[in-house]
Amino acid sequence: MSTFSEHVVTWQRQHGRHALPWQNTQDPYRIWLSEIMLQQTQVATVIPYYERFLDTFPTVADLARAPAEDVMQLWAGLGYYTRARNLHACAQQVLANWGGQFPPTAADIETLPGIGRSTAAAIAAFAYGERSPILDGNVKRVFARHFGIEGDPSKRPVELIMWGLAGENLPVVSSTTADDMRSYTQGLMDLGATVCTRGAPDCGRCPVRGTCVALREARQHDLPTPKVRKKSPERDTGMLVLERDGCVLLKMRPSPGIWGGLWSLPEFALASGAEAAWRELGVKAQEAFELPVFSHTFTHFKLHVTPWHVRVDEAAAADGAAPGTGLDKAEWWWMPVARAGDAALPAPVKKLLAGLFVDGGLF
DNA sequence: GAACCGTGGCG
DNA sequence: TCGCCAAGGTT
Repeated sequence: MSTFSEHVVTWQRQHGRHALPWQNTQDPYRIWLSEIMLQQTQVATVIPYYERFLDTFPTVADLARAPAEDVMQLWAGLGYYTRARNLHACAQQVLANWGGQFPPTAADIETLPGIGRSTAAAIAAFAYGERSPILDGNVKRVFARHFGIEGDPSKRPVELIMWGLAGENLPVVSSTTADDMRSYTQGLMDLGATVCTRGAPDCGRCPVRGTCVALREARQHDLPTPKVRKKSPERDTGMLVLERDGCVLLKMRPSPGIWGGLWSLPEFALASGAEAAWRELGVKAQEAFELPVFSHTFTHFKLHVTPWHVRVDEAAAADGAAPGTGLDKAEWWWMPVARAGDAALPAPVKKLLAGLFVDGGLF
């Protein structure tokens, strides 16, 4: 009679994923980078970001010494920008406090910024073969079904039960190798990602179907218990696309906050109007167009944006009242339109500018 | 404990 | 179009 973990380990070696860019390495830096990028983010989305990141910052020291702006630029579009700031801070701590080597245990890894219990365990398992349990979205779904756990897994009591299961079902101490821990940890993730999926679990291919409560009771589609969602609020805002001499005015977003650390378009309250907004910036408009409203859905609210495209009067700029001259260099940037593709901009803003300046054309 | 933090893919 | 949510962590 094989245990849960033995089935998972054997299955992973035969049927799991083995060719992802962050596999087949035991370099903690590469593993850590992948784990941070993969937080709440799907594999296919991460891959190109991961490759670009490693090309630019091959080692943790390269990342630690890089300007924050470069890190944000490479992260732009991936979302959850606190991850990027923590990533940078973490690299600097590894250099300053750990001699450039990642800490040797999950407990020590967890003291670093942006790394919680599950991510620390995953890094320690993949890099060192440490026997430490993970509990991510995939594992919660597998456990909820296999052990028949009721209740929203994001709620504390249910999560505690699952952490208990995660610890109890690790490969046994006496006969577990470092490589068993790598295969087991990867196997849990692979199981959730490729077999025990949310919509269409493929129970016929599951290595632990023989002991699965949900399968036995035909409750695969009732577990895990879905979380009750409040309907998200909606907000409206205006954005200015101020264009002067092939450049667009951007403002640094405060962090923490939505899009913190990214460059975005200046916003204004729709109630006060667009004209008041550009006047406040010391700008005289030559032409101004209201553009179609576009919407962007975040996890917890929906944003409706009314953009205004404003061409700034060059004459006004020449007579000493140049727009933007009184603006703080750290917070404001006249960005050449051609750089919109590369700069650290939120995805919807990048999309708006791309549509506005097709082929670098102005208006 | 609950709110907050992005984006893209999917049915 | 719309709701759901994916290798979670921080405040």
